[in-house]
Amino acid sequence: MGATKSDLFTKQQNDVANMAKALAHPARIAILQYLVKKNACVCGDLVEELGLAQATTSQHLKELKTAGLIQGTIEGASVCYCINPKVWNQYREIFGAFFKEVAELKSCC
Amino acid sequence: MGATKSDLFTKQQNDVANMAKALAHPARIAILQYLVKKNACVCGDLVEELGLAQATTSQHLKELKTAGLIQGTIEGASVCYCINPKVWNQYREIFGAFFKEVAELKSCC
DNA sequence: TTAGCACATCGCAATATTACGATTACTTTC
DNA sequence: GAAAGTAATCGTAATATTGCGATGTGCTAA
Repeated sequence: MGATKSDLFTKQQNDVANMAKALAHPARIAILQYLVKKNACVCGDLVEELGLAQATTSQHLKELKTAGLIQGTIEGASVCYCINPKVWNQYREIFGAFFKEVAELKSCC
Repeated sequence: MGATKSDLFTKQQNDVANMAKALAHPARIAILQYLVKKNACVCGDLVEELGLAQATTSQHLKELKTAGLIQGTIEGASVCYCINPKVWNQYREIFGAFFKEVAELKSCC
């Protein structure tokens, strides 16, 4: 027990849930917002930006990289990160499709 | 250690992360999709729909209720659930705003 | 009243996540 | 080369989540 029973659900449902999981931490939201705001490669100053320990920040960056939302390239001694626009837009589309308009229910609850 | 350090982040960042957390399980995605598809009050048949134990299903429903995404009203012996359109549309707007268009980066990574 | 159903809650076990110090790997600078 | 830097990874502790059986609560039906 304790582990999510992924096999009970469709691939699409697991995909959406995993995408949401990538966003389900304020540090990762903060990283993404920072990268979007800069709209450029950002090298090195993410640890100071967040206020978390270096190891923790690195872990969150790894999760965002695994999710595909960001990409990092080694630039000399440090690493530069930026949004992966392709995956970013996929997220936008998929969440947009999920949250399509819902009609008001009249005679209900 | 182990607890999320919410105080390091803005209210908005914590809000988005908490909204994502509400969606970060395939069972909850499945529940929401089912309710959206029916677009009506659904009484009682959610346990069979999911395939999880009754206690587990109830727990997921509770989380969605806490997030405000669904509402349940007691209808005799059973409980009827439906989407809360107001909160649903708030989610749509907030995720939509978060995933606003990102310009392609030319000379980058 | 009693039996049965629907659902919530409790208590627990298994697993996942979060956080950080310590270490490692690599690069730059001296 | 050695020293200092940047960032990834390891190991571990604290906390959170997931799942389910058991139990409790309230309604319905006989």
